[in-house]
Amino acid sequence: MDKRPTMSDVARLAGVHKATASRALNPATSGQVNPATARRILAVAKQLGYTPNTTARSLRTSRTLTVGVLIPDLTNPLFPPIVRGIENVLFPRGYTALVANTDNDAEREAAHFDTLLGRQVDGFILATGRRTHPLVQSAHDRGIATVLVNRGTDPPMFPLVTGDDTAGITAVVDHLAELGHRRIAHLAGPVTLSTGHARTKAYLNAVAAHGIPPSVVETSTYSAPAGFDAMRKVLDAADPLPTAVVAANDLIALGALRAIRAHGLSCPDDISLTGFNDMPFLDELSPPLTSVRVPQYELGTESARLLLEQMDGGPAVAKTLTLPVRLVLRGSTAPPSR
Amino acid sequence: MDKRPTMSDVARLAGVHKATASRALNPATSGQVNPATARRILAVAKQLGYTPNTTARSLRTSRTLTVGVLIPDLTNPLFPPIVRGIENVLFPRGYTALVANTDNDAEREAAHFDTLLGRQVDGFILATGRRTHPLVQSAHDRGIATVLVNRGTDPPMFPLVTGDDTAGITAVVDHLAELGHRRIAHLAGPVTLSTGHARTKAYLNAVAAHGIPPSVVETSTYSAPAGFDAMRKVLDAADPLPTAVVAANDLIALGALRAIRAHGLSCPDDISLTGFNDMPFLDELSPPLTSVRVPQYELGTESARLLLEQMDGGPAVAKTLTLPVRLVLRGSTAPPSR
DNA sequence: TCGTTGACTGCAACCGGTTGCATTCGCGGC
DNA sequence: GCCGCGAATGCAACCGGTTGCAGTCAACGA
Repeated sequence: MDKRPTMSDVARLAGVHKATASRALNPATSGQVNPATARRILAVAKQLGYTPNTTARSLRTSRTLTVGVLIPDLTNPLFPPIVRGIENVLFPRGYTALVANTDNDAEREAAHFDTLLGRQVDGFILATGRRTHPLVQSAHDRGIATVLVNRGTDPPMFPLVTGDDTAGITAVVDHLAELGHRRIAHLAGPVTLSTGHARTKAYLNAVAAHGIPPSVVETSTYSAPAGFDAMRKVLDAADPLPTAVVAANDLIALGALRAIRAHGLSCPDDISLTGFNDMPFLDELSPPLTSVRVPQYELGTESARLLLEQMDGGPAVAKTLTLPVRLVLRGSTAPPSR
Repeated sequence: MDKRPTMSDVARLAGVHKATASRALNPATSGQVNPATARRILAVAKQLGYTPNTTARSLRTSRTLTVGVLIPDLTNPLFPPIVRGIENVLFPRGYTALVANTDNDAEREAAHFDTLLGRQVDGFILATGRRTHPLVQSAHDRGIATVLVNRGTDPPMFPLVTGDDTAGITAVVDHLAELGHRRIAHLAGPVTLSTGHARTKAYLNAVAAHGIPPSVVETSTYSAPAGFDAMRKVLDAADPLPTAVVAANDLIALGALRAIRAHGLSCPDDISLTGFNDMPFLDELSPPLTSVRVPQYELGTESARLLLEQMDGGPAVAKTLTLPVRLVLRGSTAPPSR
């Protein structure tokens, strides 16, 4: 009601100077004060329901115990697990995550970045996966601890945590080739995004290894409508049609599935289809979608851990941590019928 | 690199006192300074790349321009749209949301609440929908602006924004009754949660209106596994089996669907099934799930607006804002076969 | 006995802004 | 020509902690 008790209040009631109270209340310095005094101060604090004012502390220490997390879009099912992973590692260490959605828009991204800078975040986790060079450069110039998720930068400046896109796509193509497919198309993600680029490259290498001619259609965004459009292009143009389609992610695969049906074809009877990311509930689709499971939660926890290392004073080594992915076979892939 | 320039730096270079710089830089008080002086100060500020230190400002003004958002679990597809709605309203007003996941755990919830209090948030949006009475009471006692989403408290203390659960469930039951169903079971959400309670009550009223005997199995959580277990209970115990099942939300419906199949039955041929919330991709299920669309994004925007009202000094009127829902018919409901 | 040491505590500056009040100054009115 | 007034700016306290330094005091060794 009135106001929250301050440290001075506690000190006064305990009959000590506020400096002593400060030391007693801070576990790192409580060894400096007489145990009996400390006990008394703690008792008063508890009785008053005292909680320290983080703002004041931050002003003096210039550490806010906050980190900025930039992601494209929380409603994309890929990101919530990452965010939870981050939070679950940071919270026990006293950090709070400030999550901002960029919608893959450079302006929004810059606005959020500046806001977060103004809030004196101690570090950044950038999971936007887009050409974040200006931001990354800016973070680097200011010496702000930063970790990247999914996409690195060309002269590497900060640690990167990523799923093994190459291994995932290779496993998918191998699987399809083993089933007997010889015409395998790829619905690529936007090449402006790191994952789009990496997966396309992996696809090209993998089909080449099997002596299969490449066939790539790029989508405008990682979304179902974009997948629908791209798939329609394939269906309209290709002759003969591919017997299998490797989508760059699950949403694109969903859109492709709709297009396949709209074209009077069936999956997997006419065309096998694979996704990427293994987002929730793919099991329940008809047919259940074969996909590549990316350990999203672990991407979050590992990136948070790397960030903590840096904020604890470790150097910003631009190492890359690649987490293994796993091919999840389901009903959307089958041997070619013709 | 070195350090960020402070307001004193700006003032020194502009040849004024930092108080003048402060007034010039703050749009609300810039009228107090000579336009020419102000221009000069702004020029210096821009040249230096000055950005105000939010922490220092907050300490003095005791407003942090942050709000705490408590939700159960970000990976539940219900919440990301709500959070985005909140952010999209708050960000243009300069506010940043601190999102915390409680996992429906009282201890975690309290821990996050205290942390956020320590961070001096200016307000709370509580979307936990659980018995948050202690937190709500605490917020009320301290006079902190608060808005509830989904669940109110018994002596109403704060505004509440909610979807129209009653109308949604009623529409579902009406629809099933119209199709000719006379044995309609309900897989209820946990009664400890407001939505579970409200939807069960709505179900009971609705079936009574149709002269249909009620049949309720409560689930332990709003999850697919819990839905699976509950549905199995229904399948094992009920004789004759229900011809339609109203699940309290989509996840429960998904679990129920698995149980129905595991029992050798088919949906909707043997049993019609409905969900609630209309989470993404229900369209793609087999069969596509009939559900009730809740305007989640709008729940977020409206709650944020109500919170802004309070933080702008408005009274904390405990009004309830009920947003309309819409029944979305899909393939999982059909007339009973027998 | 006295100086030394170490444990404990107090003092006061400091972090970077904001803001009530005082001061200065120019100008118009009487 | 003097007074009063308002605009513009400076001064300094303040927000609530943290921390280097200094002071106090008792125990200990020589």
